[in-house]
Amino acid sequence: MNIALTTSSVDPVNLQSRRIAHLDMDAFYASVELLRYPELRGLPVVIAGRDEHQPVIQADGQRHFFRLRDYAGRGVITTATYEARALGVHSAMGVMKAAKLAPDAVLLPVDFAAYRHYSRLFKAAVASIVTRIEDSGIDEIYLDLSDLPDDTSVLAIRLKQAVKDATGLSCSIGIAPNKLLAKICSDLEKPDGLTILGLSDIPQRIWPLPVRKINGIGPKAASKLASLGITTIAELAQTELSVLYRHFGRSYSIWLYEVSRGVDHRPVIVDAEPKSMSRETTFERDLDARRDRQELSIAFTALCEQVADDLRRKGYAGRTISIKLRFDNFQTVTRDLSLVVHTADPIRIRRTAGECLRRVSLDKKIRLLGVKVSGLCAASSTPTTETCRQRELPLIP
DNA sequence: TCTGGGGTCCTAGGACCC
DNA sequence: TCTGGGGTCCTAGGACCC
Repeated sequence: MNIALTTSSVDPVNLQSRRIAHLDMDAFYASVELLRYPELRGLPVVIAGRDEHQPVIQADGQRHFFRLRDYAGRGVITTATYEARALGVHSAMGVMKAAKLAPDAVLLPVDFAAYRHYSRLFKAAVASIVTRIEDSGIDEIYLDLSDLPDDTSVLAIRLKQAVKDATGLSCSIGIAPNKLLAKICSDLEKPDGLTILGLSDIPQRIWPLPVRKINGIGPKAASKLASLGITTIAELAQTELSVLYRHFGRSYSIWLYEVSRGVDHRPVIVDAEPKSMSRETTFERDLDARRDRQELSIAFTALCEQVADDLRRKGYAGRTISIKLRFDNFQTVTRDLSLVVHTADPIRIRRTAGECLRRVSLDKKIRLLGVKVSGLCAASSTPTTETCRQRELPLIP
């Protein structure tokens, strides 16, 4: 285990401040696959695509794995083991590009059911120790440890062990006075890392990092900052707010100014409700609205049925129906329509989505089609619009 | 043979109401 | 016959995250 205690004090997290942990599973999908196929340990392995490329048992009883070079078609890398990352392969990279970098890397299809299973296991293990947990995707959570009496590093080691015992998987934990810093921290000593730091560690540990390490600074903002000569968090922290105002919106400027100084007051949200549910699909080949009308229509209806099914299984209904199209030139358009009453009915969703679709001119070939339902409320006791509106009233601080 | 799928949040203009 | 401002909802698009 890599443990980095970056201050000399016994417990670096100040008593008056919060104590927030970010727990992140290491190369989660790939690690779950390695539990299943331990013979792949130490090899470059990537997870990409669906059903095809399932390992096959050969006549001699040996298991045959597909290689990245066997892949043909659209798709991106979902996860790569650290060995594959060493070859330059990263998640979100096009599979074809990855195949050029690491043609011999083992290719495995995505198995979300398995990952969700292990996700539930590790979250349950953590929940047996800490109650204030915020879900932040399938493989990471935030924890509010402020009210616990335990020593920070003792607690962290206990959490890591509980996750390991429940799943056989390792995770990395960052603990800091807020979510922003905890998130940066959990990434510093990956894999199997533990990093604890306080506000006084910011200049030494945080400022040298590239701005891109800040959760919320993406490729666009980073390149804009780079054009201003700002590449590290230190350089961002040294930039006058008035300079940021000239290049970014008001609220984003203030946010940049604060995060560069390690300021983040967001609470750990324990009971978040979903805001939307959606399904989308990228076609194997770009479809023509006229010539492939039948195929498009079938896919469109299937997406509506899937969203409706998701809503019903999880007990929600929504009143804003949206569609999304991506054309062959990657241009993306959306249309939406709000209903008076909430619905989870596939027919109604299909009809409304169809009305949205009529507002799009379909002169280019279609690459992607998606359907989304938002403005959700709990479907229990078939609520009226009025009861849902009440639920949506803003919280008074 | 570039570029998945499921999300959240923000911005911004116009409608509409008070 | 001009001049508002605040607030909310609707719609479209975009950045960003895992």
